[in-house]
Amino acid sequence: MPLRSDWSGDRCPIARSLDVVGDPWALLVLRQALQGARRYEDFRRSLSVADNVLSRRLAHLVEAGLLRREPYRDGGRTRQEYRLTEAGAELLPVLNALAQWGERHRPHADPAVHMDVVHTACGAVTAGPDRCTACGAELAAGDVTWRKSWAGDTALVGV
Amino acid sequence: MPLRSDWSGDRCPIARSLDVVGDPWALLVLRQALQGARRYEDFRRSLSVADNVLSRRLAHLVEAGLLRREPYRDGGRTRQEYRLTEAGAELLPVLNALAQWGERHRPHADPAVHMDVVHTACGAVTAGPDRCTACGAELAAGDVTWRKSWAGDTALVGV
DNA sequence: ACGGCTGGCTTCTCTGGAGCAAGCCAGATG
DNA sequence: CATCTGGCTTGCTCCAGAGAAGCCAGCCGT
Repeated sequence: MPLRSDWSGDRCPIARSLDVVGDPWALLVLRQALQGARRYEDFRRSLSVADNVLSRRLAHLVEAGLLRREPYRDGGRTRQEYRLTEAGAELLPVLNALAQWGERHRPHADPAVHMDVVHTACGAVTAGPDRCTACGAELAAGDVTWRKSWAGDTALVGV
Repeated sequence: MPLRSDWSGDRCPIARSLDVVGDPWALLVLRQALQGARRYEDFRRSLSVADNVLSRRLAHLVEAGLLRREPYRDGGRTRQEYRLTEAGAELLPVLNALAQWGERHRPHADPAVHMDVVHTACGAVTAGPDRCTACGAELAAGDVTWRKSWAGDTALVGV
């Protein structure tokens, strides 16, 4: 009797996806990874997440193939950083769709607070999660900027 | 010290969305609602979900405005059914994106098991979550059919 | 050389939701 | 009158999240 259901073998692809990313922390970690977070501390600080939760989440996402561990040199030591895999980066449409839905249906208390999905090449705000509604180009992680009214724009990083 | 973080006031719209739907059961309930489930028993049977979990989820989704309770006559009794609101139906791009990602990155053990997102009007399989990649039409819930290799197609219902 | 700092974790306690099973209530049905 | 059915609620156990503390390795200032 597991704590949580296992949908990894479900016939519905939505259920199989949710088995991996049907958890707020998983998607928030991926959101940060798309915005350039790589190191444990990057994630911890930007997400205010408890350490045990973060290390478990990272391990799960690595095991699921959405992130990959890469060693890097920190002075005399070898540490690990977490980079998006292609599978991880291709969750961008899911995150964009959530962002666009949230902007529309869960507005912030302060009406000046917004985040737009911008197609970097043409500079237009797009309402489509995977394709620019202005110029029609397909949107991969490297082509998108999240424009935030409360902070600098963030150009997303691909694999 | 809540059990789970509260992102309802977060500046990032992704976090605000996840505050409502960042939970596998919430999205699975909405998936069933799009496929026509309305009554408690519909959800319970199709999701194999525990009763306490289902009743709490339904109550949360009603409170969040993604579902709405409507009375209906069942013989001599008045019962409640759960219908999608516009906000709930507009999560379709999120579910489509998850379905398309799952088809690509979490294939079923049996390679014959697939689910495609079909634009009902033109009959084409679309790779876009919110817009038909074949004819370019925007996809609302009433325009989409989920074609399942293991069962009949399901035409989704709008509000 | 020694104490403190930093990054990346692991371990501890506490609490409440998930999974499961059982119970409950009202109307229909036999 | 008894059973069935739909729509829940209640009780149990167990584990994941929240939060705080601890730990280890290397650099850093004195």
